[in-house]
Parts: sequence; structure tokens; C-alpha cells
Amino acid sequence: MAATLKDVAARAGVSTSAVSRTFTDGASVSARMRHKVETAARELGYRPNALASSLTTGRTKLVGLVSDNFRNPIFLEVFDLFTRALQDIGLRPLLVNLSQETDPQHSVRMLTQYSVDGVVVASSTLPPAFAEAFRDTGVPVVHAFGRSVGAPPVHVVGINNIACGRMAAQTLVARGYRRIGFLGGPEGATSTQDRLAGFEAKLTGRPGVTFSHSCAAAYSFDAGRDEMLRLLDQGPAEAYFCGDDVLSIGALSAIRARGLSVPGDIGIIGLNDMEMAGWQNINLTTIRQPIAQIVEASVAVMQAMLAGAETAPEARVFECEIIERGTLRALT
Amino acid sequence: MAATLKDVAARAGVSTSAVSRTFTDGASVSARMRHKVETAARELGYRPNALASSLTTGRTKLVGLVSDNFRNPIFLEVFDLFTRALQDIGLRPLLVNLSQETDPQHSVRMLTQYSVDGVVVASSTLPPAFAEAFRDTGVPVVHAFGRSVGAPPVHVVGINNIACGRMAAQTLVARGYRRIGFLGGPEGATSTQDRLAGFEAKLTGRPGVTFSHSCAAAYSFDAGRDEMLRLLDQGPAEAYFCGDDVLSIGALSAIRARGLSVPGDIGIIGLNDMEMAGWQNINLTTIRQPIAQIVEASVAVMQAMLAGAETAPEARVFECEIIERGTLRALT
DNA sequence: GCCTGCCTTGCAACCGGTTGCAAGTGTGTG
DNA sequence: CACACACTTGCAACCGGTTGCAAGGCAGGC
Repeated sequence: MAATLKDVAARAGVSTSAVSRTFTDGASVSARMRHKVETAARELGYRPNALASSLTTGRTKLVGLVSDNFRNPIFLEVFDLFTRALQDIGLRPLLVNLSQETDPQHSVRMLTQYSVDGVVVASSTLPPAFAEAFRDTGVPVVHAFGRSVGAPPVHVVGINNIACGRMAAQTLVARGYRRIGFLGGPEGATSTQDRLAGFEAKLTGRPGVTFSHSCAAAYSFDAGRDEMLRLLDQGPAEAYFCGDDVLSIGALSAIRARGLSVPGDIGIIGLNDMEMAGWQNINLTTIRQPIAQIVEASVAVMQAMLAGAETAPEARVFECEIIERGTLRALT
Repeated sequence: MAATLKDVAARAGVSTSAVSRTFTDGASVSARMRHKVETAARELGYRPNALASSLTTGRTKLVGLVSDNFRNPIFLEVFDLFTRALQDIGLRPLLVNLSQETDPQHSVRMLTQYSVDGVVVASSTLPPAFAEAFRDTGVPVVHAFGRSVGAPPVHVVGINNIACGRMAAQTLVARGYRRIGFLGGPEGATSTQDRLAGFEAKLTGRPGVTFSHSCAAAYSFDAGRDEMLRLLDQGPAEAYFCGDDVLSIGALSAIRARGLSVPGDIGIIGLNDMEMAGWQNINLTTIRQPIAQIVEASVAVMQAMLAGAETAPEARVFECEIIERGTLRALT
């Protein structure tokens, strides 16, 4: 069907090597030869077969884009940014949906069969074992939105969730809230664990402050709503730090469904600053996670690794900031 | 690095063909041979290289998943469903982000270089020229959420947007609305054009009913909000059919920002029934588009084409239904 | 005019598999 | 026991490229 290297070589009256060379930059080709080949190629509409060349070069320019967050709207933006950033540097994202996958081996196999050049894990909920399993195949791995610890198993780009927890605690205490709760995402998510840890650490020992916490089943509207309904029934706290904006919005919905008001009766602070948080009918006070920067940095790290950089896995941490809107009472 | 066919053959003491055959089903291999090969393969952790085999078989099991809708939260669900459905039948989605891409040729080239087995276009806004450009490369194409006309250029799976427009018109008229507007998505989107056409056709000629329309810049919250603010300034209609839920939610926000109420002052009906439409603090009356069915059917069509079915391009149309919530006044 | 050395080009092997063909093996039949 | 036949297996060519190596071409220096 499509023209091959041979076809072009035949039409230009040259060897296949010559054709191959004009299409790989850095190779030695005379101007005359290049011209002959290029016209022949143009006439035949020739495009080199990326898969065939990958056999010898060992590079496919395919990158696994792995995630299990397909319910949280913020990840649409994440995918948008990742696909564009990868495309911009000539990489093709092979999208892998790991929702409700517990064994990394299956996807590891798939990705090695397609000899991806690297793997980007974009998830705040996937256990570290996944990123490590990918790394063990010898391929560059960067985990975006992963846990940023001192010496991570793979390159990690994200935020300091512990610090975010502290920041949320600080904010709630400053507003004069005393009975304070944490409504987290899924218990297994490192992001939830760390946000809780920071939040709790900052609150415990504070005189007059009581702390409680519970976890929603997922980072989703319904899970947040369900969990908040449960909390309301058993006597809620004065304010909650929700593990995520979409959870917060679910919680807001639950609170209002019970006839209570925000921030009048209960205060809510989220995390992410997803687009919706700023919608005037939601108007959520939240901690902004710099998604675009995280994606950009993740892709830069991947590019460096593909270029041969052999640095030890490292955590790149971006700062978050409070976005004041209307779901916490004013500073006392 | 990874074990190859040769390694396995050597270890098992057999020819490479034998190894290849045990890994391609339908090939003739004795039980004894299969056993020998399989143990050797297991010991070496061998996985056939999908790209290398594609060279001879001509199939990569790679499918281009092409879209330009990375702002509309409903598409996160679409991607979720597509990636899972494709994975389930052994296909790998190569995600292509066509946001602000005007020339199909660029992505066509990329997809042919990676010799994808097929292309799924998932977009209600991409001009038909894109799907046609992919088809022209000779690869199976299915356009999900595309325009369903009598004899489409490629297989199309979606809804009858004209009928949806009529349905919306019918609904608004039945509620006693007389000054009625259409707030569409981007003018170039076939979905908007068709919804408008059906809507307008049903309304024109109706005694006492006046009709107006305008278009938002995109299927996005901000675009909907901006356009509604403009409409409010120049004297709004009594009710609007918005081209999409996210647009509707933007419009709702604008209306409330002006101190008006819904449905008290203005009625709104959307389209899609995205998850958020059902959130209690939004509670949008809308027309439900059966996303899951559309994705499922699209993948089925792709699978049939990959299996060799050579049917003429056809439009598969799914029914929509009104979801009554709280943004239209009651039936008169 | 000859030699040196660099640039260009083609040959052929190779990347990791697949597959048509023919040879080899074993079984059942007459 | 010879023979036909079906089933297995290996050989070797091929898929579409890349690349080390050596040969050829050319310019510059002596």
C-alpha cells in the first residue's frame, strides 16, 4: 500500500541506505543525493515506518501514559497537557487505563511488548508498586502526582502533600475553627495519606482543637457526598479539609441537601483548584495545585532521561497556594 | 536486554519458527514442542515484540484515538470508556490531541508512520475533513459523536442532533415558553449546527413563538457564561436550549450572577446529561446522550472492520431522552 | 602528476519476528 | 509390510528499515 524505502530507492536510482540516510539527521548525504531522494520521496508520498526503524534504533518514541484517574475532571486537563507536551517533543502517548487494576504485571507486559521508550505514570492514587514495576523493566519512568519523599524509587513530580495538609490546618485554625475534620480520598492513595499526616500533625496538641478523620471510597463527587452525609448524621465537625475538590463539591452538595449552609454552618476547604472550583455557583476555597507546571516538569524529566541523563531518582516539588473563595468563614 | 525469539529457540533447542508458532494461535505445534518452548520462554521471561511481528503481519493492534475535546468533562468519561473497551479487545489506544489543529495532514502522517490498524475519532467538533483524511489512508475509521447523515463519508456512531433539537423545542413549547433562544457551541461544530437546525425547524411557524440564536466560542463553562452574560445585557429570551451541559452550567452561573433565578426568570435545558448535571447544586434539566452505548457501538464497529467487514459507511444513531430536573418550569 | 585524507555511497548483515515450502515423522490402512 | 496421508518441524526468505565497513570520488597540498 504505502511506499517503502525500497520504492523510493528504486525511483531515485540509489541504494536504500542513501534513502535511509537522508531521513535520519546527522547522517552523511550530499546535497545532490538529498535532492534526488527527496523528490522521489515526495512523488511517492513516502513516510518512513516508525515501527520498522525502531527495530534497529531501539527507540519507538512511544511513551506509556498510565493512569487510573478517569473520574476526576482535573485529569482531563492533565491528559490534555500531557498529550500536547509529549506531542510537542515528538513523543506519542500510548494511553493505558489502569482503573481497577491491581497487578502491575499485566500492563508492564503490554508496555514492554510495544517497547515504549518511557512511562509516565499520572496518578495520585496508584500504589508506588506500579511505578516501580515499570522501572524494573529498565525503561525511564516518571511519576507525576506521586508521593514526594526523600529518596523516591523513581523520579517523582508533584506537590508536598504533607505541607498541603499543614497549610489546610493552619488556614482552618486561623479562621477560628476548633472541631476540625479531614475527609480524605481513598485510604490507599498516598496523596490522601500524606495530606492527612500533615493535617493531623499540625492540629494535634493544639489546645482546644479536636481532630477527626474519615475516608471516601474514591476521589469522586458521589463518594464525597456519601461520606459527608454519613458524617452529618453522626454529628459533623465545624470545618473539613477535603482531600480533593471533587470530593469537596460532593460534600457541599450533601451539606446543602441537609439544609445546612456553607460557610455558615460548616466550612470546607478543598485541594486542586480545578476549573469548577471557581465556578460562581460552587466558589470553593481551595489549595491550588500547579497542574501545568507539574506536567511540564514531568515531561522535561522524561525528555532528559530519554536523552541519556542518568541521575538518581529525585522528587521535584512545586509550591501550592491557598485560593480564597467562599466556603470558609472570614479570618477572625 | 529482553529475551528474544532466538534466545528462546536456543534454550529450547528448537528453531525460531517453532517458537514463533507456539505464540501465534492457529499454528501447527505438537504438545511436546509447545511445552518445551513454553518452559524456555517462561524461564527467560520472554514476550514477543509486538512491533517486530507487526512488520510481517501488517497489524499493530494500535488504534489512533483522536479528539479535540479536552475541555468538556464529559470527554473524560468518553476516554475512560474508550480506553477500557479497546484494551478489552486487545487494542492499544494511541492518543492524539488535535486541539487547535486545523490541518489533518500532520496527524495523518503521524498515524500512518505508526501504522495504526484503525482510527477512532471521538469528537463532536472536529470537521468531517479529518475523519475523511484518515479514511483516505486506507485505514478503518469510525467517527464517534459525529454527524449522522444518510450516507456518511465514514462510519459514524452518535445521536441524531437534529432530532435532539426538535425534542428540546417540543419540551420548551410544552412548558409554555414563547420567546425561545438557542445558545450553541462553536459555530463550526456539526453538533451545534444540527441541534440548531432541528430546534429552529420545530419552532419556526409556530404562532406566538419567537426564536433567536447565538453561539458560544467553545463547549466550555466560560464560553457559556460569557455568551449568556451578553444575552442578558441585550434582553434575554424566556428559555434557552444550550448546546451542551457544560455550556448550560456556564449559562446558569451567568444568570444567577445577574440576580435572576432559574427556572423562575429563565429556563434552561442542556444536552448530554454529564455527571455534574445531576449534582444537586446544579440539577440541570437536560437531554441524555447515551455515551456508553455510543462508545460500545463505536468499538464494535471498529472491531468488525478490523475483522475484515467491508460494509459501506453507515450512521448508527442512538436515542436520547429528556432528563427532568430543576431548570425548566413545570408543564402548563 | 601523485599522494593524502575526507566525504559520499553501496553492500550486506542485522533488528525481532513470520510464513511458504519441503523434508521428516508417525499413524492408519489395505 | 508397503503406502498414503496428515501432522510437525526447520530452512530460508522476507517485513521495512539502519548501520559498520570498505570502496570510490574528489579536492587540496606537495
